Formats: sequence, C-alpha cells, structure tokens
Amino acid sequence: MKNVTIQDIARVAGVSKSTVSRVLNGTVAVNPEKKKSVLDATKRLGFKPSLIARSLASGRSMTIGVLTQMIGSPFYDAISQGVIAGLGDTGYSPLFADGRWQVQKEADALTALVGRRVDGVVLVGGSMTSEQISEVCMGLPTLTVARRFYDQPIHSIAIDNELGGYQATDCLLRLGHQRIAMIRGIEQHEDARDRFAGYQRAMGEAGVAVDPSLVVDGDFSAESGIRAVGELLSRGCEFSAIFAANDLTAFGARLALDRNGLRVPDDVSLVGFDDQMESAFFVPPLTTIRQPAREMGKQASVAMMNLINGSGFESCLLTSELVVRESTRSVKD
Amino acid sequence: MKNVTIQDIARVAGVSKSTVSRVLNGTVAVNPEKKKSVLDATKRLGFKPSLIARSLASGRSMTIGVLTQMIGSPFYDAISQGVIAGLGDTGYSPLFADGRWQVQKEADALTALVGRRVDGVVLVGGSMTSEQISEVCMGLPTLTVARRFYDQPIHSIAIDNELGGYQATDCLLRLGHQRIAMIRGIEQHEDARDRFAGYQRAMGEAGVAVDPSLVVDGDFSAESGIRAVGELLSRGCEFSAIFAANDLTAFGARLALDRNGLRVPDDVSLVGFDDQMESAFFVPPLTTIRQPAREMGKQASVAMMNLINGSGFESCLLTSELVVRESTRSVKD
DNA sequence: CCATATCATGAAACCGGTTTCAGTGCTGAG
DNA sequence: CTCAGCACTGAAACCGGTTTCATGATATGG
Repeated sequence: MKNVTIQDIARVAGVSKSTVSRVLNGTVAVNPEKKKSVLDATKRLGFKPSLIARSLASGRSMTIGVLTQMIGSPFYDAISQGVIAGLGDTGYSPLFADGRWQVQKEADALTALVGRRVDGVVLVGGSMTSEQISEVCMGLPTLTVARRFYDQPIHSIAIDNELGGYQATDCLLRLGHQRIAMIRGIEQHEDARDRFAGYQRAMGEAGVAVDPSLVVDGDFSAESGIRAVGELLSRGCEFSAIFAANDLTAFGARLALDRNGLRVPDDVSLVGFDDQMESAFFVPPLTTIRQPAREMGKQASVAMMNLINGSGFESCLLTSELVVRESTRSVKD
Repeated sequence: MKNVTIQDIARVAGVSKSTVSRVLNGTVAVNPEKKKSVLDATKRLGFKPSLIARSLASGRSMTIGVLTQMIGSPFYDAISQGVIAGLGDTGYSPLFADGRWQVQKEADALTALVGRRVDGVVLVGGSMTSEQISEVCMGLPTLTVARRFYDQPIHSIAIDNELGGYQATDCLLRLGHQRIAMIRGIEQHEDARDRFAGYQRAMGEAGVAVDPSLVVDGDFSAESGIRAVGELLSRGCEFSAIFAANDLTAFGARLALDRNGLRVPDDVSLVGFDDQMESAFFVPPLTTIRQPAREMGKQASVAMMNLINGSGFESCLLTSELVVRESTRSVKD
C-alpha cells in the first residue's frame, strides 16, 4: 500500500539511488545495462516520483501559479486556456487558484501559491494593489494579464482597452449614430475606464459632444445592463445606439429594451465587448469587440518562460478586433 | 534574497527548530515566553513555511486535487466554486488541473496531481474509464462529480438527469404540447442518455407516443442547436415545443427558429437544461432545468473530508429543479 | 609505460520542515 | 525524603528526492 520510492527502485535494480535519479532525469550518462534495469524496475513497480520531494531537493517546483478571479467567466477562462497551451511542453505546469473577486481570498490564494513555491506567478485580473502583490511575491517572477500597472514595475500583458472602446464607438458613428449611450463597467476598474476613454475620444474626433445623460454606470453584470436601460429611459433622453462595457451587460440591456418595446437593431443598435461564446448565438447575434484572450494567455506563458530563464521581458499590448454581427444597423431617419 | 527557513527563526528566537514547529502548529504547549519570541521572529523576518517541505515531512499535502474538463463552462465552474466553498476552513485547499475534454490531457493532468501527492481527488466530469482512474489514483480517496459509474466502486455525487429530463418534458406536456421535439446531447454521454430517458418516460406516462422523427442528435453546442432545428424543419414534421439537452443548444435552436420566422414562445416553446448565467437574460428568458451545481461541489468537499478521515461515504443523488421563465407557453389551437 | 584527464558510480550531504526520543526540572503522592 | 509522573525542550531521525564529492576504472597522450 505504501508508495514506492526511489530507494525501492535502487534496491530492486541493484544500483544506488543517485544512479536511479540520473537515469530518470538523464542528467549524465549511465551504463546502458544499469539504465535498462532501472527502467525495468520503475515500470514494474509503477514508480511515480514524488514531485514534492523533487521540488524540495531541486529548489524548483516546475509550476507556474495562475491566480484567476472567476474561472467561470468565459473571458478569463480563455486566458487560462491560453496559459495552459503556452506552457505546452516547456516542462512547467500550471497551478490554479481562484480569488472569486474578493481581495481577501485573492491575497490568501496568492500566499498559498507562493507557499507552494511556484516558480512564477501569473495574475489574471484581480484587485490587489501592486504593493500587496510585491510583498507576497518577493522577487518571484510575476506578471499580470488583462490588467495593467501603469506606474509599477510589474510586467503585464494586456489589450488596448481604449482602442477597443474607440472601435466600438467608431463603428456606431460610421453607421450614422450620434446619440450613442454608454453603459460603463465597474468604475475603479482600469479596463472600464479605458473603454470609456475610447468612447470619449471617438465621439470627440467625430465632432459629437458627449452628452453626460447618455452615460450610465454599470458593473459588468447582466443586471446592471437592465438597470442602465431603465435609467436611460427614465431620464427621457433619446438614443439610437448603446455601447455596453461587456457582453453580459449588453445581454441585460437587450432584454430591458425588449421589455420596453424597443427592437434591436431596428430601434436601437447594440455593441458589446468581449465576444463571449454565447454572443454569436444571441438573438440578434451581437456585434462586439473581440479580445484575443487565448492569445494573451499564451503570451503570458512565453513571457514567463523568458522571465524565468532571464531573457528579460518584452512588453506587449495586444489589439482588439471589431466583430460585426446583427445587433447594429445604420441609423434610420 | 534567500527564503527564510525555520532554522533562521530558531536561531533568532534562541530556541530549537522543533520548538518553532510546535509553536507554529500548536501541537503541544510551549513556554509562553519562548512562544512569544518565536512569533515575534516569524513576523519580523516574514517567515512563510514551505508547504513543500511540510508536505514531504508530514506525509499529508493538505490539498485536494480537482480535475475539471473545461473550467470555462458555467456549469463546471459552479461546481468548482462549490468545492472551494465546501473546503472552506477545513485546512485543505484545492488544486486545479484541466483536461480540456481530451482523454490524454486528462490522464496527464491526473498523474500530475497524484505526483503532487494530493490527499484526495475530485473528478468533475471527464472521460477516463474507471479502470484508468483507479490505476492512476491507487488507493487515494477519489470521487466524481456530475458523472456516475454505475458498476464501479468509485464514489460519485451526481444529479438525477433522468428526473431532469422528465421534469422538462412534463412541464411542456402540462402546457398542452404533444409534438415535443428533443435535441439530444453527445450520444455516449451518460447525462445525455439519462435526459433522453426522462423525456421518453414523461411522454410514455402521458400516453404520447415518441415520434422518432422529432428526436435529433446534438452535441451540447450552440451550433448543434442550429443544425438540429434545420434538420427538424427539413424533415417537415410539425412540433410546438423543443426540449434541448442543455442551454447552449437551446440558444442555438432559438436563433435558428428566429431565422425561420418562428417565434418563441408564440410558435414554439423552448426548454433548456443547466440554467447557466446567461439564460435568465436571454430573449425571451429561458425556461430550463437548474442543476444544483454549486451544491454538488459542496457535497463533494464534504464527502471527501469524510473519506479522508475514514467516516465512510454516504451516497447522494441530488435533484434538479424546473425554472419556468418566458420561453414556454401553453399550446394554442 | 606512466601521468593525467575522463567517466561512471556510490556515499553522503542537503532541501525545510515534522515527529520521535531522550532527557531535564518540577510537582505530588507515599 | 524519595520516587513516579508530567510538562517542556533540544537532538536527531526522517520524508524522498537531487547534487556534490570522492573514488576506482578506463581512456588519452607524451
């Protein structure tokens, strides 16, 4: 019932455990004959080296800690998927922990990862400050995905949210819309702010003044989309298009519009942000901004490998892409 | 730059490392004075015990391996969330790995978990055979969630999919529908089969013959929902309701119906399965079968704790719940 | 043919904790 | 007053690997 150890293999194969270790890791050449008997023994006894012991001895755990906030979110999952793919055959494997968007849990989870002596940390989103992060990670290679620290030395892989916001708004402007409402995301959220900035820039460049009564706060949830449309309607202001800070918000907005007898896209055009899986099958299929989430995850892995073997870090800012579907149409008059 | 070890603490506090260990774990009483100086030292030096070393020495890693298939799926995420919640303050923490629905990756990931010497394994879904699982896990407490092995000794926490299928169909029958189409899930999938069985039973009990031309194969994807509706329409058979094997399939079906000028629920009633987050905000909000996913995860944690401390396992089959929204209405005539 | 570099290999140290074991100093019972 | 019993504590063994070091054997070169 006991686990078979390297010592057992050594005994059975008639060699020392050093030799077994050398065979298994291929660090230096060993006599082919002994090598064979070692391999035989491992197979016969079903030997599975203890990664725990190995980590302790070698000082490297060959694991990258990945701290997510809500694995269930399609966007964040795509990133994780990218990280997994990017790690590929590097020999490193990911170790996931989840903060569930609660700072305390996030900090605990990060501490746990560090306690596990991961060789690097990838933070996907999150709300810890860079100081908190640095304190816990102390010298460990660390980088963030989908989150930027403008003033801090923590590396990050992110997309240009400002550009995304610009693309979404620009698309509506080109269709002739002028009264474009925006449902913003969580206010403290860097991404949300950038998307709004893009909206403002596009409007400005098109010479359309931003009407503050067309800007409503939201929190990235579907409920907030419903509330936002209610708010817009109760304000009594006219609008022919809505740019929602993410797809989920757009879903909620769409439902609220429907409840109020407004058709999409006939009465109101709607643009989201994220391009989550369901968006393409929405009724009508949602026009949105696609984030190269998977790609970001992959880049993160690559960057992490570079950090670990000291090749330094090449900053990169990926770009979003407009996906036009059927929730937008040119303004009627 | 080096990590501070228990030895450093011992030196600074002027005690032996045994004592430090005892203070930190509270295993036996130590002199309050020494205790204080140890705690002081740990705080001052920022000592973070190496979980690696601790695991190796104590033989318990205090981790439960959780093997998922697709973290991004809302249903599976809810389960993971439940597991996290259920582990709560037990002292154990979860360690996630992901198989991405590829048997090989699944096996590798499981091996990696076992190599990390987790104290137990929770398999969420998956496609490895029970033999494969047993071989890798050898004696480790193991249980599956959302997957049942009818003939095997592996414990499982699952919902009664047959009942869910029955509930969905029964709801439509009560509304007066008789021509109820079903879009099935992946054929080899236990869950999919059970849901279909529930459909058959409900129809049978209501004295309505199952028309084979109303049953279409699918694969749980939105695309398959679109294809299925196309298939139904091209077969030229009439139907007033559709029961889709999961919500995503229902989304696709809804879009295809819309494209063909069929309104939901006016022309066709639609029922899904899962109650994923977006379903409540769909247009129209989707009637569906809710799986107590979070609850299942929680149960899994509890059951795992029992397995670990030898309290044995109490089998449990959770039940699903019908959530009536606006995609269903009584048949018109 | 001898000195030296190279190779293969086992012994032992080490990674950073936990746990057993063997005291030491006190207290309380006899 | 003596001895068993208990509460603390440090030394040392241990967990299961990796890696350094020393050694004997073999190959290389002058």
